[in-house]
Amino acid sequence: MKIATWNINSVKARLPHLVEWLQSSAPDVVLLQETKCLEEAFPFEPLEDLGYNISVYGQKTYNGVAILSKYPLEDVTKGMPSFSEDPQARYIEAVTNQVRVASVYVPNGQEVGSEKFAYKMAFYEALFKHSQTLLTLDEAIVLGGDYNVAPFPEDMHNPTLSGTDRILCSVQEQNQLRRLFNSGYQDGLRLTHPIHLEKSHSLFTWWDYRAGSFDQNKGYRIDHLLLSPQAADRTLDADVDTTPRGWQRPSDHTPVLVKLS
DNA sequence: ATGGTAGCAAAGCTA
Repeated sequence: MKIATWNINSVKARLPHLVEWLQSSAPDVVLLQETKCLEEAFPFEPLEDLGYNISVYGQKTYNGVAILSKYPLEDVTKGMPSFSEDPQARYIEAVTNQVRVASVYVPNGQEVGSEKFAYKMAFYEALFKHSQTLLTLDEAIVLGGDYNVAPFPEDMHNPTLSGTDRILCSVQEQNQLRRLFNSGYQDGLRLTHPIHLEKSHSLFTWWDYRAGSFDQNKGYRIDHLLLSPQAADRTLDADVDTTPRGWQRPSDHTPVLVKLS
């Protein structure tokens, strides 16, 4: 069972890439972020034609998350129960083929100490609370998404930023994401790509559009797949697919995948 | 501190 997460930066602008990638990679489940449209504007048909069932939690212009699955989507939840006051569409959860999956779009935070940063921290507090409730279910769970945090120095092209006050790299943000890892969720990619085995091959998932970041591989690993123990036990493989980032008019993020037995 | 790019939507905001 192949499960992917991908921030596509507008499902309408990226529909050709999404279709191309679904056909070439044939994932069973895809967790999308930044769909950037209302549910009624979501391009259901071309994706359903490829055999996917779809659940969408959208809003106009910003954010928006969705789940595509070759299996039926059951028990769909839109918005985090622990953050019900959130007006932004950043979380959707469902059960599919007996795996509980969620598509998570953590706020960017803009700048450490800003109002948007406080919102990011509040989102992480709510996510931690909800993630702990989910652990008590003793299920295979995959929480995939754009976490907007590079958790360790190895996850940045410039590791001197780690633990500074730079957005995506700050101590506060790293502590929030590491807390999820330390509470029982495994970092899916690191199960098959432990840091001590990484050499020249980087596992970045996001490169800024500006200043030729991708060509120089000046990226960050900020998209993650968090696995419950029951999901981690079934992990056969995990990887980043950098191919779509090299296409014409790409998303600034690229897909991350896990394969479960 | 600024500017570099992209998407949405129609000027500026978000990233």
